Amino acid sequence: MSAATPSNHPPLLAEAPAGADTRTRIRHAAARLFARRGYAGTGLKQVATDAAAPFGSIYHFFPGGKDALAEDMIRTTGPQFMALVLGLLEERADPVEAVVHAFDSAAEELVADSYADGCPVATMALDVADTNEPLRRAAADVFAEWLDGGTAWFSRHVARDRARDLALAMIMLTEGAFLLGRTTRDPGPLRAAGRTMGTLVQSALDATPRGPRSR
Amino acid sequence: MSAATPSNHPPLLAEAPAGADTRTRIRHAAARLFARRGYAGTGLKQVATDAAAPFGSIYHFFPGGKDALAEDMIRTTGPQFMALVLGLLEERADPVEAVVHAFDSAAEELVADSYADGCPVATMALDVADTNEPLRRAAADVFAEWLDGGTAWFSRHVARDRARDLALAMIMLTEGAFLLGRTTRDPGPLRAAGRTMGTLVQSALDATPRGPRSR
DNA sequence: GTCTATAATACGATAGAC
DNA sequence: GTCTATCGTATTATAGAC
Repeated sequence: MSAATPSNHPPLLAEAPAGADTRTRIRHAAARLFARRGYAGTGLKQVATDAAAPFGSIYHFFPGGKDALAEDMIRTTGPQFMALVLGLLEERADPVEAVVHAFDSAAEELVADSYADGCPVATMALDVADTNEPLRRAAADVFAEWLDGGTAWFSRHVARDRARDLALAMIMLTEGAFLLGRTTRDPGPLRAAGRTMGTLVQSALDATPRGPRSR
Repeated sequence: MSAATPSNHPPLLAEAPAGADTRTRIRHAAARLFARRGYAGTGLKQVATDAAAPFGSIYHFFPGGKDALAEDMIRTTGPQFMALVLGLLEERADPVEAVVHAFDSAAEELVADSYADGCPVATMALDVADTNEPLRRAAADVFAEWLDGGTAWFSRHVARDRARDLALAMIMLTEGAFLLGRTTRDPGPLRAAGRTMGTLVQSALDATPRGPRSR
C-alpha cells in the first residue's frame, strides 16, 4: 500500500532548479558546500561562484552573513533529511524489512554520488560544537526533531521507551555509517548498519508480545 | 583478573607534560585544536600559541606544514583512542557488561570535559573526506585498524563474521553517540549506545550456543 | 634549533556605483 | 536588486637573523 515510489529520491543537495531565483541558488550552493567541506572550509566567495550569483547578493539575502546562511542550511536540510529517511521506511510494511531497506537505499545513493553526500548536518555539527553556540543549538534542535520523529515511527510497533532507544540507535548508526562510508569509500558500513538495525527491531518486537502499542 | 584500573583514563587530548620538548608540545596542541575545531577551523598560529612554541618551529619539526601535522595527529590519536576503548572493555569480564561499562565510562568522561572531546578523528575525517585525499586515507586507515581490533576482541566470544558486524556497530554507535552527545550536550546518547550494544552482544551470544569461538 | 618578520594569498564583510 | 571594488584581517608558508 504505502510502498509507492521505489527510489525517486529527492535531490536534497542537488543544484538549484533551472530557473531558480538568486536566493534559491545561493541556498542550494551553500548547502552543498557546507555539507561537503564543513563550516570553516566553506568560503562565501565560492558559494557565490557556485550559485552563479554576485558576491554582494549573499549579504543582500542573508544580512547575518555566513552564520545566517549556515543556520538556514542546518534548519532546512535537517528536516529534509529526516523526511527522506522516513519516506524510505514507508516503502516496506514490515518494520524489520523497512530499516534494512532504508539503509540499503542509502548505501546505493552514497555510491551513486561518489561518496560525497552523507548526513548534511553531521560535518557542520562537529565543526561548530565547540566554537559557535547558535549553530550548535541549531544542530541540536535538528537532532531533537529527528529523535521525536523516529520515536513516533517506531512507536507504531513497540512500546514508547523501546521506540526511543530504537530511534536513537537508528540516528547514531546512520551517522556512524555515513562517517565510515564516506571516509573509507565503502557502502559496506551502511549495509551493516541496516542489518544491525534489523536485529534491534526484531529484538524489540520479540519483547513486545501484544499488539503494536503496549501502554 | 584483567579488571585492573577502574578509570584512570589516559589524557589523550590533554596538554603536553610539564617539561615536554617543543615537538611534543606542538603535537599535543595540534591534536586538541584539530579534534575540537576541525581541519580548516584550526590555525597554525593558534597551534603555536597553545604550544607556547615559536611559529617557525612548526615548520622546523613538520616540514610538510599543516597537512603533515594533521596526518601525524590522525595516525597517532587514532590508535590511542582504540587502546583507550579496549582498555575500558577489559575492565569487565562479561562481554555484555563490558560494552555497557565502556559506554558509561565514555559518557562520564564527556561530561567531565564539558562535552569538548569526543572521537579525535571524526571531525577531521568529515572535514577532509571530500577535499584532502591523503588525510582521507589516513582516517580510513585508522578506521580499518579499529575494525580489525574490534573484530579480534569480539571474536573471543562469537564467530568471526558476527564479531565483525559487532565491531562495526560498536564503531558506528560510538561515533554517532559522540556526535549527538557533543551537539546536544547530553551524555544520554552514549549510555543509550551502551544499552544497544549490550542487546546486540547478547543476541550474538544467544546465536552462538557452543563455546567462545565457533569455526 | 629558536625565534621574528614578512611575503603571498584568502577570508568575511562593507560601501557604493549602477 | 545587481554587481564590483575594496577594506581589514585572517590564513599558510618562507626567509633569514640570532
